[in-house]
Amino acid sequence: MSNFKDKVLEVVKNIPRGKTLTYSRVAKLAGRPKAYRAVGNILNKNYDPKIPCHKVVKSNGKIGGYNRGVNKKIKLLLKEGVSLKYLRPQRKI
DNA sequence: CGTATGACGTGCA
DNA sequence: GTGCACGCCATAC
Repeated sequence: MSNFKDKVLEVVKNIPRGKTLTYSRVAKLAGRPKAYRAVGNILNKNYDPKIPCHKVVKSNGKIGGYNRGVNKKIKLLLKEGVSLKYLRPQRKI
């Protein structure tokens, strides 16, 4: 099943600039719609500078997490020009 | 090989 | 809208 990991990384790597995907979406594209949990695990342990894992957010509208700090994730997303929709931990923006 | 873990998701109170 | 519990899957140890 190592293919799943590679596929997930591939999918995340293939995310266009300024776009975002949810964990469930990535899992589906990777071929395991119900492995969204594994997706988070893989990204968490296999972070690569060439893989924009910061473009992967939760499906409930939250940011999710980041192995390097959510703050960095938010900053990167803002730099990419991603919709602030995912960038509201609270507050009514 | 078996157990524990986790950057999730959905349902229900 | 918030909080708790269950489910589900691959990876790491």
